[in-house]
Amino acid sequence: MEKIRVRFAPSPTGYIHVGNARTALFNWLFARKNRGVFILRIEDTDIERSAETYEKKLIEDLRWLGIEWDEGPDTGGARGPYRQSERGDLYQEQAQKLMNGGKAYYCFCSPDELERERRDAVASGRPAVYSGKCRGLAPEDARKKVETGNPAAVRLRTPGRGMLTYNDLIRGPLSFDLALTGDPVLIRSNGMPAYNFAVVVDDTLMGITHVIRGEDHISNTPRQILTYEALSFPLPSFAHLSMVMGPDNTRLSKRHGATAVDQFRQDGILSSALFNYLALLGWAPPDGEEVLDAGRLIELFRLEKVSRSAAIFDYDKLNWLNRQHMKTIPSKEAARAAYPFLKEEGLMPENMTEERWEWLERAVGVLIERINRFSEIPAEFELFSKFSPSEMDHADREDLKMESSRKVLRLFIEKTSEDEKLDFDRFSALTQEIKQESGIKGKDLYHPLRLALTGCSSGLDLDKFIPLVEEGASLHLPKSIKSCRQRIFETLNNLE
RNA sequence: GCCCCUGUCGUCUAGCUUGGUUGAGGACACCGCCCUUUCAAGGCGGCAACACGGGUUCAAAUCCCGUCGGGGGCGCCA
Repeated sequence: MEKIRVRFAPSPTGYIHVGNARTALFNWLFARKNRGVFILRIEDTDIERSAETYEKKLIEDLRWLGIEWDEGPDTGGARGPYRQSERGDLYQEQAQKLMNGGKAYYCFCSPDELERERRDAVASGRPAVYSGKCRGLAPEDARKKVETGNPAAVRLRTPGRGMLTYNDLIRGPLSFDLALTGDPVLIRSNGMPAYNFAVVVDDTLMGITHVIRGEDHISNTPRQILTYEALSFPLPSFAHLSMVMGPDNTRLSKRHGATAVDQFRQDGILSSALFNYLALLGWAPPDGEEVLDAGRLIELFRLEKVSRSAAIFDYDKLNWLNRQHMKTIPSKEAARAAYPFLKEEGLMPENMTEERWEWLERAVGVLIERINRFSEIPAEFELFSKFSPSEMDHADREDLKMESSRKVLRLFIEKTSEDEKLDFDRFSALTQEIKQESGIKGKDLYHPLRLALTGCSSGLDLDKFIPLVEEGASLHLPKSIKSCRQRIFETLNNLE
């Protein structure tokens, strides 16, 4: 059987949007699933909107997401070049072929003129289709006109009537009335190929067997099929993915919040989670398991099972998936992922010793189950780094002012010394002693301790909190962590 | 305006091809309970949908027609 070849062909006009990333992902999954080839092609024929920095960014974001291509602008390959801007000759050559065969013709209509025709058509209720005004021009006359410097586009001569049907891998048979498909521009008057022509030439020359792209290309497809036929190129299979929408059911855009892959990265979303989420947007595995890594996704993926209707991007579910993925990553990796966010906030130092890493690893390990994404870690980290009894909640403060509370805290101070480092066993022993001596137990015993230690009535389990604080205190972090004894001491003083 | 795609819980979806196994299943979110002397996590449970109207049929979420809703396209943008 012929080897499957698919491509992702973005135009480098900005940062990569999750909708496009999803298209890339489905292509990639399909390629890997079928042991085929995945190609990255840059569609930069619109000179005004393309920029080199965008291409670099695009490549970086795609790689971060975990999508690797077998052939592309930076990796090379046998069917290159992989930038449309470097393939000009190829388009000219194919266009010339069509001109020679009388299947294409020069069009001298100005954009203004065409725009006027279009408006008139819509106003009078007719379909907005190119009139075919220039298709009757004698080729010799047209050539002369071009040679004397008249700007001309090249258009494909289409039948203008009849029906065209093709079978979409996701949607089944799709039919179009060719009377509504005007003669498309192949080469623009500035010499650059038009999108609809460039894709056909590129996809054929690159040996693409399956064109998997967004639903917004459905109505381009008949035009492209006509072009394939005019060129006597074999037809690939087509599959059109539905769109990704925002919560208000309009096309996902900036005003919906984060939409660029890079924004999710900066927010501390794991690439494996975004990858997983995107795959689940419009596709579901057979047995309903949802937390999946790339390998499992490849195993289960089936293009025919992709949903036909548009899907709304659900930030809640992404967060949930991110939590699931955070749980599975090794603690070293979690610490590494959290570190930049903490450093940014001045909570971790530039230079990290072995000891600090080891501590961070444990700290992140307990904080990670309280957050959705790594950008939230500095706020949780305040449990350690921030301690100001004076800012305590009023009700909590009243609780501490009770005589029994004070007694607990005073006993704690009496029984510990400045230079002693507590571990949890020692802490437990201490609380037992306090209990014996004071007769205070249960909530009356633990609640004041928690308040005095954390400044807050809720938070980490004390058995996790205490050793981390005690060891963190000797780490000399930019924002120093206070020891348990110091915390209780300060709380007591602040009560007066 | 014209053409095309699409319509199952608030959201992502399973089921639809091959009508009865569906009192329509799962997941996120939400609510409740349990666990926990806190919070979160976790466990258990609950709320919640076949857009509407006609057919066909003994039987329709599943097949047909129409209406309505949503989306896309009609570019010398991609």
